[in-house]
Amino acid sequence: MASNKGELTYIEDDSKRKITCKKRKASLIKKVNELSTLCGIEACAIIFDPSASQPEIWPSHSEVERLINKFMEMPEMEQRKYMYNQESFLSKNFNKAQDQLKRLRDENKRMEMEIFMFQCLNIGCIVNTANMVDTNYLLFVINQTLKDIQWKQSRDQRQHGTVVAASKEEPLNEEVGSVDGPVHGVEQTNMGAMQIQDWSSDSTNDGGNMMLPSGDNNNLSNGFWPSTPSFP
Amino acid sequence: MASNKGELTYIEDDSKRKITCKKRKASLIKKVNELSTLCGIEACAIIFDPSASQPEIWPSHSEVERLINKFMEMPEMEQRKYMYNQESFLSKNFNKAQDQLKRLRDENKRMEMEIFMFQCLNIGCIVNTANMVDTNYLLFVINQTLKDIQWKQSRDQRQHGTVVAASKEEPLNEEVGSVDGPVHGVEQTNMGAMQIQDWSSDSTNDGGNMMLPSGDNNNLSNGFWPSTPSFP
DNA sequence: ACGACTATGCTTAGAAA
DNA sequence: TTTTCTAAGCATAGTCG
Repeated sequence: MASNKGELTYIEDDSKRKITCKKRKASLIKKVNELSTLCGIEACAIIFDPSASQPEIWPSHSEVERLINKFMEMPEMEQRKYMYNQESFLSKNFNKAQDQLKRLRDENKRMEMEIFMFQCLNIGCIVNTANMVDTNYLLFVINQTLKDIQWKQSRDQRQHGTVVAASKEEPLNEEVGSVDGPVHGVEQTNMGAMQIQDWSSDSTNDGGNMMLPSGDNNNLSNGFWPSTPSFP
Repeated sequence: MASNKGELTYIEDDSKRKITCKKRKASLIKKVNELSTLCGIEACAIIFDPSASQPEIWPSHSEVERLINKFMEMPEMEQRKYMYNQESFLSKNFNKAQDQLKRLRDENKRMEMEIFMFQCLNIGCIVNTANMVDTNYLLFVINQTLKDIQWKQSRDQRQHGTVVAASKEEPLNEEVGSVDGPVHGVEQTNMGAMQIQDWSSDSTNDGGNMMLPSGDNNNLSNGFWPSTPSFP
């Protein structure tokens, strides 16, 4: 009985196929889990079941996204390179376009991260960070933002001789998209201080902390946050 | 013996782990293949083996990319929604940011597609389109580009009373990034007419042709292509 | 490092509840 | 529909060349 007795073709019978599908999906994911833990391998799976509205993913949506990013950046259009003739008269334009695509991807990533941070502010803390998002990059963005705030603070001090701190009554700047929009200093959220949990025990980021700037402020539980981060 | 006798922990011994890894990776991919064929399911796997430079993927790089695109569009930040409190004072900004991220993603996709088209122009035809890229979207972009060309042609006709056709001696506009740069009409590539193969037999695009504009020109083997597509 | 072999037990198709 | 059970087949850790 077990497995498919030699045959390996599409199962026509609907209910049979559904049952088989369910069983096999479960055991497949189990296998992925085993491989991952036994061999210390990063792996993910995406399974599109037509009968299910959502695709089945493993181990989690965010981890899948993280691995997808890793995957997308790694082979850097491997299958395209062989199509691309270096001698082509299009090479110059093509290289430019590729560079621009890279910038677009980076921008995209940054934006995803900023939105994620927005939600953290909304909730008040980051939970289960290790599995939620590229933690190194998140910290990098956070540090960048903090530096930006510090710079703007000192600039305001130079200009007005005092730190401009927005009260929670001050209306938020609604122009999310403007890079050059005014930033009203720093606001302490009333929804709880921002915290990063389980950061030190995170060992999934194989790149070490190379992405972390040599900044002096890695303790981020100070609750400071820009009231209007700029989304260019 | 078989499998791990109860234990499910990281295998410390290097050679043992490597062997186990190799065997399990193979059978895992076999399982994915079985699930895919038996149940007619779209599935892909990405396995990052630290000892291998390239990640192991199934069934192919391009198919993985296709499913990734499908995945990225489908759940539309599902795990984020539950974190997001509609009543939040950030809701307005947050919605804007989300919209902008969506636009950024679309833009990203369009750019990937345009680069893909560039390569098609370079090679002269699209091979194996069904598995290379979101064919519906590709056709959509192609049609958009064609319409743009037609509009610019008629504009030039209105302005100069004649169609400006670039000869292949005319130097290409190197400013890829400019949206407003001059477009020198239409050029028939000397590298072979653009062709789409196996389009009619493609049944993997479950969305039907809803993305296709009701354009009147779906026959795209006319060899026309913009000499300078604009990459904004 | 790699392939072949093997005993063990995990997986699974089908049936029955 | 889902759960449970079971026989048969597969996967696989370990071993040997």
